[in-house]
Amino acid sequence: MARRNKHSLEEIKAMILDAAETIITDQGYSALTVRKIAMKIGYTVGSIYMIFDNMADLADHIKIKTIDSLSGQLQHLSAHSPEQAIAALSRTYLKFACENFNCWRMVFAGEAECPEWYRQKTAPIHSLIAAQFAQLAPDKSAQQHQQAARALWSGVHGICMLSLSEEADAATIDAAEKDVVLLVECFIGGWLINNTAKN
Amino acid sequence: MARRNKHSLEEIKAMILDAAETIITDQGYSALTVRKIAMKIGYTVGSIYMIFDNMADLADHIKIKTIDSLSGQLQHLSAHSPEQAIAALSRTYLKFACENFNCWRMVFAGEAECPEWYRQKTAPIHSLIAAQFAQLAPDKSAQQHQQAARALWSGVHGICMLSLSEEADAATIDAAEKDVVLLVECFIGGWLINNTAKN
DNA sequence: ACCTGAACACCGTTCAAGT
DNA sequence: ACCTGAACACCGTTCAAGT
Repeated sequence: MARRNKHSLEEIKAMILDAAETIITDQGYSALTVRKIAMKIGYTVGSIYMIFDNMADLADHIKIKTIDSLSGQLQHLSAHSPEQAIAALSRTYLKFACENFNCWRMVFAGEAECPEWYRQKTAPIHSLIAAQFAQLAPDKSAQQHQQAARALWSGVHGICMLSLSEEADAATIDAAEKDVVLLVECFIGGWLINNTAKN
Repeated sequence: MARRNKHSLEEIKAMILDAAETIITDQGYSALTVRKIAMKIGYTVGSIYMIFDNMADLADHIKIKTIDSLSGQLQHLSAHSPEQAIAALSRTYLKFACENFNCWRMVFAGEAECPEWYRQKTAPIHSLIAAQFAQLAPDKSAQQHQQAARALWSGVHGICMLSLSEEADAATIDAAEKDVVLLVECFIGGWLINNTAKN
């Protein structure tokens, strides 16, 4: 048997990633197995290893796709003020986390030390926030802008993670959004009057 | 074979939990297996199922132990002001996360909807923070105190999670602590002057 | 060159059988 | 009553063999 050649390797790669995304979305990332993917795309397990080194490699590709999609949604926001821009970015992050819950969670799951691509993919997002802090307080140093962005963005992430892990009903999401807005508003308000923070 | 009776069920339970904690601390929670535990305590796999329903049940017991230990550390802090109290609580949380990294991470790992005991165990911690916000602004409503506590504590959690996942060296921990302090200080500062936040 | 499918070493869980 | 260890159904990964 073997040698079917019905699809190019590129096509099979796309089929694998699509099937994997569907499984993750429907059943969670811990339900993702090579055999399920193989079944779904009509190939055998071995064929997945033509394309990906192993499951971790496959998972990384899904994660990258997820972050790219998130980045895309964050890039094209417009606002009338830095405050509103940061609020819009944060709300969009929460919205993305809701709508792509299992894929989004998967990015932060696992114990492996986050690899090089992770920093490369998340750096532009952090820059987006930092740029708004720079507009808010041009006199502060670039390091202060970056620290504020990192602290607040991590905070927003924490709210999304803890809130959405509890339940996924509308009330939970609504409460999460209010928490995000509160954190953002208060942090910015406090940051602008805070001169004691060193480096 | 069988029937050794060298240890009581209570003793075996403690041995299992100890062995599991060691494995998690040393190799991470995803390296935890029944067979490794059995090997470590000198029993066979089947005996673990005398004590625990399954691995998820065993994992829950580890998580509960971890949260209890964390709660204990947070209870006995003293400070001269609510601001300092919240800062101390946050710093202690980060410290605990560092020192018990793998066990702490395990509490938030997995896709299962967090069960009833989770809320029961974390509620006192949230109350601790909310009580400080009540002291900060007695005129605001209890709901506002709780929301502030939830938003800020989730934020602190997010910084701990994202920072410590990157690397575990001293520089990373130091940066994380600065981020935590910045988030706490700015949030409290902004929260005290913020009157626009509804419910 | 592409793909199979059997094999290997794991995993969690069960349960008849031994003392 | 306590505990074993073999069995079962999974898992990721490899690779000789087929076309």
